[in-house]
Amino acid sequence: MPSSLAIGDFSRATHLSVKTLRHYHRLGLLTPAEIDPDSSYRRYSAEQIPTAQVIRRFRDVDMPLDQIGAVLDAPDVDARNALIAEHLARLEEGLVQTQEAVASLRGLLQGPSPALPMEHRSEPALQTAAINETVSLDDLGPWFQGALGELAATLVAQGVTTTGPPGAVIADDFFAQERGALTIFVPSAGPVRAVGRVEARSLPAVELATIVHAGSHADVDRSYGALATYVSDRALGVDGPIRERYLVGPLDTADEGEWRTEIGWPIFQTGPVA
Amino acid sequence: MPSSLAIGDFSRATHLSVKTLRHYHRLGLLTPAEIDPDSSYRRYSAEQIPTAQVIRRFRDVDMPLDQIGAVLDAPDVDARNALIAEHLARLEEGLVQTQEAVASLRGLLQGPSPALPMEHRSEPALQTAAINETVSLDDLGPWFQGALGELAATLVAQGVTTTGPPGAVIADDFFAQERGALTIFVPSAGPVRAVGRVEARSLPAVELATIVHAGSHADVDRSYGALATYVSDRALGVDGPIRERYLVGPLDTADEGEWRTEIGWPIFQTGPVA
DNA sequence: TTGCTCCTCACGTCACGTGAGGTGGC
DNA sequence: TTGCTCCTCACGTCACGTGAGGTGGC
Repeated sequence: MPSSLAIGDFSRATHLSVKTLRHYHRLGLLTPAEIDPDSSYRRYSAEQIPTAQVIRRFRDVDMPLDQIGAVLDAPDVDARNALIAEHLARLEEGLVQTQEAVASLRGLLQGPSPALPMEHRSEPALQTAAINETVSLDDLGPWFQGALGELAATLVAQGVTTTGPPGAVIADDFFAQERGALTIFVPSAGPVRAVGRVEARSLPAVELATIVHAGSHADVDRSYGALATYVSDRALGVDGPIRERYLVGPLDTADEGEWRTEIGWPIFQTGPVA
Repeated sequence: MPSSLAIGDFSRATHLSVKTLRHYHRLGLLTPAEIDPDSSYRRYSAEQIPTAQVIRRFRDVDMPLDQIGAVLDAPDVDARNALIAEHLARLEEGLVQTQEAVASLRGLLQGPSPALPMEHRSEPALQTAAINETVSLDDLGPWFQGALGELAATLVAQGVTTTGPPGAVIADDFFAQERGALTIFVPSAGPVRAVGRVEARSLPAVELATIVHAGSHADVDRSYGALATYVSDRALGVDGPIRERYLVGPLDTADEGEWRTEIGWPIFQTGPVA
């Protein structure tokens, strides 16, 4: 006769609340060993305690319940460990982001950002090697690194000379809906052959108001705000995607403090045509 | 004429999604400078950009929206900084807990816990100095530290001799609902005068199955599970609150690895009466 | 004029918690 | 037998996101 515990005792044994245990039962994550057909009373076996502990530990590190289910149902140890390692990596990244956000918060509260020089620039039409995809803000970091790396590698492999720093064209949707079309490009002296995600793409000429953002991209919205204020105060804005150029970026140094990002906001043509 | 931005432009300026901006408007957290009475179109002023940036930074560190509202509405800088410091302290604690949880997870996945010795013990009736309150699991850490400190200080101040390590009586509700009555006590040679939250309290004699948990309380559910399995397998359990005794605890050392916590689960009287 | 931007409203998500109203088990 | 434990069901919370259906502005 296997020993069985009422839900209250199982709650004491596992430090999971009764409400939580019922919730896990509803979802099929932790089904009681037995259920009385008359009273619907749940009965858990003592052998279920370790499973409950594992679930609790994963919840402690904010793993979603469906992923916990996947871990519990993993066909073998390798698959299980892969899922766990993946989540721990995400956690790690979250910690880093929180630390950056705290630093950035201190910066923001310590006073206004130093005035950054605004410029107007006529960006000529560009021949580029580019990767274009629809991306969610959530996936931006890894996607950006991957796309930039793939571009650089492809250009080297094809022996194509670059004629400027890499950049991006960011559809308005990306800001408004946190998901939209992004183009990462590198200006190229000659045409590239399409390989992988890389293809040749020509970008139209635009008039831009620009600002150069110094440091981590976690802070980039401060420069966006300064630029938007400048453009708005002068009623210069026109429709069109934002452009960024990575004057100093992840391809140049791992020290984010060294990064220099030019942000370009489309404006009326105000200067004389060259 | 102050410059104003449509919601889409304000989204680009602040890197907040349009949905999010509408949400903040609904809540009154960030009300557009102007709203067209006909079309209900929102218009933001450039001066609202810094406020939006501050909100974004606080959300990046998971501050709840109502607290962000409180920060923005703080009457003076001191009040504002106090709210911020409070949240950063909570964040810090969350990071520590996550790290503990990761360590604990590794431990759990590395195999079964070493078998811990189970004992049966007749706990005699005790005269104690005690603090009794209803506490939520969320508040447990600080509450526990505070209650233990207050007890120790009161006993010293009154010159009352303690006759054993401190302990706790934990109502079943506390596990089932993550909120319930907790009594923190120290056995005392003589009676204490009620001061602050401290009062004299006598505890009834009980029969207990016990286990000694080594290390941080973050892991204590493993020992609870082992004890529950033991009690359940032998059908020994009776109603009654769990007891804990802090053989080595926060009053003795800050090194959580050194802590020793005895957990006592009420059982039938099985041994001869002394 | 087209199509893009913006609007509201209702409902969904995630991981539970709350509370009403009622019944079973020791 | 009392009162405690357990049950279901519906709704709430938090911070938005999704999607339908429709309108305004350049």
